[in-house]
Amino acid sequence: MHVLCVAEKPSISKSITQILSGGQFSTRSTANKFVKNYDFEYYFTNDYYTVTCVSGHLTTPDFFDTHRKWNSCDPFDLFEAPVQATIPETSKSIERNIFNEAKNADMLMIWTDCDREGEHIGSEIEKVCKRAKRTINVKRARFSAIIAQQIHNAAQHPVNLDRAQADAVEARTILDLKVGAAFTRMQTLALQRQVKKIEDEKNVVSYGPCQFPTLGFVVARYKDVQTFRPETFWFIYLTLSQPSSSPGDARETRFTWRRGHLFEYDAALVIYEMMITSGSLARVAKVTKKETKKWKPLPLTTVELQKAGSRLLKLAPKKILDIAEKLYQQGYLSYPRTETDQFDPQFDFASLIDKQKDDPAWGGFAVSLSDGDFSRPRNGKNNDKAHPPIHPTGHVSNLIGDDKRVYEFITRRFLASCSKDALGWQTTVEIDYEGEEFYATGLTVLEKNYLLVFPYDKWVDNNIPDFEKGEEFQPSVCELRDGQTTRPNLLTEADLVALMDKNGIGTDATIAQHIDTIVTRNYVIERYEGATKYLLPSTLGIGLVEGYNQMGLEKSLDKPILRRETERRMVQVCNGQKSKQEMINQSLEQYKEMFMIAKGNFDKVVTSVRNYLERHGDAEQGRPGDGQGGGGNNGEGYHGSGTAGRGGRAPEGRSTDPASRAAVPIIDIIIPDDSDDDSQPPPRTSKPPSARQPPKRPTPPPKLPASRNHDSGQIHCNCGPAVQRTVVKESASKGRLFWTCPNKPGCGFFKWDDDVTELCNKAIPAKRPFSYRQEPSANDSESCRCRCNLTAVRKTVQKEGQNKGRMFWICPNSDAARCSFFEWDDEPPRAEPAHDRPPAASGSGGNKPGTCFKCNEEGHWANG
DNA sequence: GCAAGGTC
Repeated sequence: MHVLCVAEKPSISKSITQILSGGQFSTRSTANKFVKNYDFEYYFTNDYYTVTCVSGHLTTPDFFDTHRKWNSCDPFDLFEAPVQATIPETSKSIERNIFNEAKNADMLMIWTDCDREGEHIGSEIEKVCKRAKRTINVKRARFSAIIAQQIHNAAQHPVNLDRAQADAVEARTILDLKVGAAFTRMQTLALQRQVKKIEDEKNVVSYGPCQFPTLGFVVARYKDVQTFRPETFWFIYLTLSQPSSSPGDARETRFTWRRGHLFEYDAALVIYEMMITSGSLARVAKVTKKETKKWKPLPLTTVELQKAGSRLLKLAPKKILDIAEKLYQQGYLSYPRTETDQFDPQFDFASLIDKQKDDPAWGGFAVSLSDGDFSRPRNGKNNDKAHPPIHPTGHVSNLIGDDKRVYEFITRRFLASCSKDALGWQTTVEIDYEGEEFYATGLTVLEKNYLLVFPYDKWVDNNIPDFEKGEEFQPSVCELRDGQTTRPNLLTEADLVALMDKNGIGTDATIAQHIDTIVTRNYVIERYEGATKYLLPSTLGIGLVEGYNQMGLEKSLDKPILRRETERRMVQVCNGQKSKQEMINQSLEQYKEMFMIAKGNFDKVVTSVRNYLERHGDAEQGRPGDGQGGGGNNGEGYHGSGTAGRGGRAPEGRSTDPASRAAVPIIDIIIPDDSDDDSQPPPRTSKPPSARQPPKRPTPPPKLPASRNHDSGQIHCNCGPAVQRTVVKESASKGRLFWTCPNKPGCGFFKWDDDVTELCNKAIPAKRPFSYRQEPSANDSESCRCRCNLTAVRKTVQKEGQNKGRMFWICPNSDAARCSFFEWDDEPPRAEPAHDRPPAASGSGGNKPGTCFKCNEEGHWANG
């Protein structure tokens, strides 16, 4: 029998050929320079194999000529316009190749990635091959890693294509095209007609279900920055100065107040006065000394490369990916699009480390790893079963510029991940002063280990003197000091990548593209403050988002919820709960309704955009010298250490935008400005008040709703009101505020302050409380449904363990009748892999309970 | 002149 195998990409076709052929194969080139056809005899079945590939999707949906031209129809007609899958010119050679190969084959075996898109690509391949040979037998090989045992198993036990998954993707592609085209044409044509600065027909004002929420994140943060009003807080500053070894020098230990700081002056003053009037001494309550570690970095995924690279190398995520792609093509890096942060057990570290031995900068470190310092990289939680984490595959020394920096980062990260965690010695001294707790933490770095090769991480000594339990002393300084909350930062690209990732906007391969899109569309401007790049919405970007928000649409176009509903409907199609056509119809109805409202109220967008473009249009030119653009918080954040108050005021002069896009008139920007902030209390003195003298109380700021008190309520733990504290430990979170239980031992409550703020602002969902699911409602056709097609119920993990307190959705039936449906509340809904799905799952939705369909690494769920 | 998703 002649079997034609078609993989999703060239690298996979080559790998499976090497495994199945045992290295004995012949190669034919094709009209596409990346695609090769490999021929061999498969020893185990005595079949003749040809292995080739496509390069991702073969087709892209498009309108017919009747609707393709912008002025050919009313944009609304696009929702009902017929759409056909077309093969773009660039894919024609690939199509011809599999068409010709299929003519001679008895069986088509599809080897695409095992995900929804892979299933859809499989169906595209099937169509071409069936045109070539109607009777060809179509099968699908299922594999999750390129390792010999799995590949042989897949070849010998092929299954059928999963039509439901392919249908879900097809529905999504059609919807994306229709919705994107309809909204883009409508808003572009209307704005070109009515706003002078946009009248040039080259100005496309695009709408896309991913790009708009991406813009929404940038605008929401900008608004947070703009509406921020600082609040004054009070804290007790306590130090002890001791003679040091060098004469005339004093060694100062700063103790942090366990309460962090208080926003009520009276309360702080009462506590402070009690302390200073008692005349008693501070007593050392506890000294803890323990070994501590700074963990080496995880193996590198695409999203992590973009986040870390943008933060550390100050390069745009798209640029980083482009460079990594180029270095991959040149053979210096592994495949740069991967979700995997764990190396295979058989991964050959030694030879890769060897290749770095001659590098003048990190060669010595590579040698030391080979000489015994090697330690297997940590395992992350992600594995796309297709590609290893990003790592250098060869050494190169002649790179320059950004290419060099990206290669260096990836290589150092790889070597660091193969090294040992850094080791330190941490001392914590807790003192009691009139019933108030203070503490100081010291760190001595014992072994730098991975830090030697990874300068991007900082971990430095912070020595404090020796203290003994029970020791008493008179503090050198004990003052009531004030500080002010500082405004949040504008988004960095790294923040945005993380937000998109968390909200399921785009995929690892497309996130960077979406960010690039909103920049090239002039919705967002990249703005540097120092070396850090912040994302600032343009007047056009804000105008659009605000205009749409004024329409009172139930589901705003600039929020992730619509995309999430599309995602949920796709899952329902995959589960057989919905047909492709039902999904398309439901989504189209929803978008058509929104379109009519948007069109009917478009004057709001026009007015808003016009206002921003014309009223603020010259803002930057009109107000030079305000360098507040980045909104850079200098890292002191809320700590209020008594030095200059608001963080991040850049040196005088305008920040320059190296992206020369700033020349385009419609992208003027409004710089977050606090000059008209009349509610702000007087600036606090830069000099601390003298010791033991309470500062003169500044004018209290007006009460602002939901600013600090988070929805006018205190944050509560299980025991009552929680307290706010600051991370003092040397770590990535140093200086960050959090809320915790005030009792010792308490209930263990913990929440980051910025998560709480985000949750309250509803602009950026926080990690855990954020739900991807809809609560059941009267009209709950979109609610989370289990496999019995019942509305799922949300429960909370009670069992002790890392998931305790986490919420999940399951079938509402009682134990015996409960089906195997399970989804985490804080993770996007996902289609169940076909191989794990019980046969009854397809069809009308009926499903016998008791089949465990999901391998769950946490082991939290096993039904039946 | 529209989208988002693959991949080179």
